[in-house]
Amino acid sequence: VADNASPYRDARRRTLDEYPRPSVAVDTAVLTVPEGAGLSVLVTLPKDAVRGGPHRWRLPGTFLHPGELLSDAVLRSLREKAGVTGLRPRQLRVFDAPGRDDRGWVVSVAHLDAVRAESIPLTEHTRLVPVEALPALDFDHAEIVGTAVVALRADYRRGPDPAGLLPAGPFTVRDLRTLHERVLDEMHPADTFRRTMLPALRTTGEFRRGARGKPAELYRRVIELD
Amino acid sequence: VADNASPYRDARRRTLDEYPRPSVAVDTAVLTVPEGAGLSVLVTLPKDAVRGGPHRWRLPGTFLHPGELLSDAVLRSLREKAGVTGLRPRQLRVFDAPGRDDRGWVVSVAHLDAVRAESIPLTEHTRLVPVEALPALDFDHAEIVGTAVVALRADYRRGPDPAGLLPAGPFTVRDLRTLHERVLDEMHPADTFRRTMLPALRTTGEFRRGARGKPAELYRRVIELD
DNA sequence: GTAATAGTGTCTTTCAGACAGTATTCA
DNA sequence: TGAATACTGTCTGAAAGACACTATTAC
Repeated sequence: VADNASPYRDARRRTLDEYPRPSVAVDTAVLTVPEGAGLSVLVTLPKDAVRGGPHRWRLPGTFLHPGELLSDAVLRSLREKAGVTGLRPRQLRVFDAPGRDDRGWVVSVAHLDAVRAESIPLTEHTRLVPVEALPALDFDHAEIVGTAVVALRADYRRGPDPAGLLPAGPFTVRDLRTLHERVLDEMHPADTFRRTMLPALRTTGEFRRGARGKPAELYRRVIELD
Repeated sequence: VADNASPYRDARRRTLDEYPRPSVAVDTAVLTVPEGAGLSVLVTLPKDAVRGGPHRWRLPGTFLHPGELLSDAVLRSLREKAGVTGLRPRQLRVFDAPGRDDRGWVVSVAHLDAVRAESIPLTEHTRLVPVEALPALDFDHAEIVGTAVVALRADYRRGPDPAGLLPAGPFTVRDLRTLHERVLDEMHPADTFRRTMLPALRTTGEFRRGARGKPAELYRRVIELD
């Protein structure tokens, strides 16, 4: 607009345009805990993959569009490439090694989110693979998965199910402990786990019946997610 | 090269070029603890600043060059804009708010490093300002400083002088405690501080003499920096 | 009843903070 | 000698792990 024009502004704009620019991508490690498996990550096969071609599995990602927030680009890529919605991506770090993408100069802002496996519609082009037995992934995506796993596990050491991987509604302490054991890939003593988690939980007065043994009380988080 | 040509590769390269690209900048919060002041950050005035113009103080930064690592761009910007060398920048996160830079579409990868104040040559275009009394900074640089301060303080809660802000050579526990108190902006009881830090320190058998009171033993880190 | 699961009492260890005491120097 | 600083002994309280114990259900 006219009244913004000034010698300072023009000098700065000319400088900015001189620089070559990289493509900026977002790639997201969507972590989950499927029935009967440990911590797993969502990988996709590009839609244009050709049988026998050089394509390998990779994390869902896309290029950042003009005026778009990184977190919005993540949501867009997950919706379009994997049909997953309702996430809240968290930024991990930028992967910038030269040559990390053989298509050209691409830096990738890696993201992390976790979601219940039921929210991920599996198709011919999507798979959930255990993080302890990753297949070969495109680019540096295996390194991104490693960074994401460390970050998610650090969260799960701090409090009860911070990513909301439990089903909606109240849950027993055993539900919570089993989930944490699967995310962290380590066992926790039941009594200590209960005592460390209880301050962050509130009772509901309801119980889960029908199983063997003494009915377990159902709890909710003191601080609800979202 | 010819033998890399394939239908897959060509299809992918064409796709990449379709995307508009943002400028990618790096901006670095260089933190230090000057004599007689608390935690401070290095800010610069652009070299082309005009007296009375719209320029304000900002963090040293630059645009990423083709083929360059982000950490190398950081080192380059610090060398050229502030004459500081020998740093090891750490990535914080990407700042990507639309409109954060009125020159155009610029995302910035914020970095952090800490260095002794003696390593920063102060000129007409550089200043050290306390982080608790920041002047108005350009762009979203005040937010970057806030993120950097939180990250550095988290490091200083974990172990003895992780950034190497003490002078080279051995140091007393009091030297170390005073530094931590200035970085964290909070007092620490001398006995508890000593007991928590000692496992990460090793004795030298030497003592600092000449001051009042009982001479203090000089220590080194168990794990040297670098 | 028995097996299974939920939940508690309590002991030990560890660690941080508090506080008082001892040790060694300078003035 | 006294003041200042370095360092240590020891108590308390909080938290985690271990382990045994009680409580309540299905079968």
